[in-house]
Amino acid sequence: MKASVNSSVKAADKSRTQADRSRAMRERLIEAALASLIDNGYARTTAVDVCKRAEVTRGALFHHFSSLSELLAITLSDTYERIFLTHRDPLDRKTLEQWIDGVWDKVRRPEFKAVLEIWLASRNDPDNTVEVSEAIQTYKAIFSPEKNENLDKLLAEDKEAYAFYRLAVEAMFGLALGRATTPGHEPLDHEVDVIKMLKKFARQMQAEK
Amino acid sequence: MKASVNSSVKAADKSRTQADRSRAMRERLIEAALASLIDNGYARTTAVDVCKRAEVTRGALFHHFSSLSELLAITLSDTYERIFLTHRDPLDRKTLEQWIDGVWDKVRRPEFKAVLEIWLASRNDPDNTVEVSEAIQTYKAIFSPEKNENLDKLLAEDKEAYAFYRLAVEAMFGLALGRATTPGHEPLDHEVDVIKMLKKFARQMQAEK
DNA sequence: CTATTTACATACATTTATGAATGTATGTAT
DNA sequence: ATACATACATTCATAAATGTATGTAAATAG
Repeated sequence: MKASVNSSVKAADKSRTQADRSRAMRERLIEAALASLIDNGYARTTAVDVCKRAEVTRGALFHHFSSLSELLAITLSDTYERIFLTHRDPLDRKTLEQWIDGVWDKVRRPEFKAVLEIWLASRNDPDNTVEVSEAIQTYKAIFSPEKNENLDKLLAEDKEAYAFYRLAVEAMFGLALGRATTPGHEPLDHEVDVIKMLKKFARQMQAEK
Repeated sequence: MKASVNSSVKAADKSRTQADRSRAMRERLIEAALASLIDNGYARTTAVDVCKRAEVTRGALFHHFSSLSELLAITLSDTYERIFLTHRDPLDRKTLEQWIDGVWDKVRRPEFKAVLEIWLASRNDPDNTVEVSEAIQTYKAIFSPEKNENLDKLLAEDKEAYAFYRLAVEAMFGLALGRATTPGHEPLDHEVDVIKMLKKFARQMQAEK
C-alpha cells in the first residue's frame, strides 16, 4: 500500500489509474484547445498557448497527440459531437420552423466560432487540413439536406422549400460570423428580428403547400 | 542628359520620377497583399510571402510601410474603395430588390474573402487590429442602414423591411463565407437559388406596403 | 558636376513556434 | 519487490517570421 503523498505537479490528482489520467489529460487539452480557438482564433492557437491554458507542458500534448493539428482535428470532432449529438435534439424536427430553431440553437453557441475558425483556416492551410478535413465534411453535412434523411424527407420534391432552407442556414451562418467578429462575441442587435422573420417565412412557406 | 541605360533590378522601369516609383511600388505591394489574403488567408499572409509575390525584397515593404499590419490595413481600405466607390453603382438603389443585387454584386467578389479574413483576424489579433479597426468600421457601416442615407430612407419606419434587409445581408455574408471555405472559391450550387428567393421575398415585401 | 535625399537590397539580431530527444516519476504486471 | 510501461517535464535543435541596421544605385537640389 503505497500512499504516494507528494504529487510534484498538482495536488489535485491523487493516485489514479493510468487510463483515468490519460482520459482526463486528453479532455483538459481538448477543452483548452477549444477555448483557445474561441478567443484566440485558429492562427493564434499554438501548442504553447493551449498548454498554458491546460496548465501542463507541451510534453503532455505531444505525448497524447502527434501534433497540434491532430489535437485540433480531434477537438473539432469532439465539439461536433458535443453540439450535435450529446446535446438534446438530434436534429429530427418536423417542420421548417422547427428546423430553423434547431439549427440556430447550435449555430448561436460560442463553440461554433471554433468551427468557423477551422473552416476558414483549413481552406488556407492545406497541410494541416488533411487531418481536419474529415471532421469538416461531417460538420457541413449536418446542414445539407442531402445528408440528412429527416430533412430530406421534408424538403423532397419541393424546390422552393429546399431553397428556403438553404437561405435560412446561410443567414444563420452570417449571424454567427457577425458574432464571431464582434468583441466579446455579443449577440448582434438584429439577431432576434432576423430569426423571427426567418420563422415567419418558414410558416408562410409551409402554409402554401 | 544621362540615359541611365542599365537598370540593375528590372529593365521595366526606365528612368522615372521618384514619386512615380513610390506610387508604383506601393500599388504592387498592395496588390500582392490582397492576392495573398485571398488565397493564403490572413494567417499565412506574411511579409515574406507578399514580397515574393511582388518580386521585391522586404526592404521595399518596410521602406514604404512601417509594418506588415499597416500594409494590410491600407490594403483593406484600398480594397474597400475599389469595390464600393471606384466600382460602378455607389449603392444608391431604389428598391429592396435592387439593394440585394447591389450588395450581392459586391459580396460575391473574390476580394470580399480578404475582407472576411481581416474581419475574423482582427477580432483575434488585437495588437494588429488597432491599425485595421478603422477600415473595418467603414466596411461594416456600408451594410448598415443607419449609416446610409438612401437605404435609411427606404427602410425608415418599416420595421419589417428593416429586418428583412438585415436578413438578406446576413444570408449573402453566409454565401460569401461558404465560397471562402470552398477550394478554388467556386460558387456554391445553391447560390443562385438563394439569391433568387431573396429577391422574390423582397418583391413580396414591397408589394405589401 | 557635386551633395544630398530617396528607393530599395542585403545582412543581422531577435523572437516564437515546432518537434524530437532525453530524463523522471508514477502506475502496473509478475 | 523487481521490471517494465506509461505519463509527463525539460532541454535542445531547427525553422520561419519580424524588425533594424547598413550598403548602394538612382533621382533631385544646389
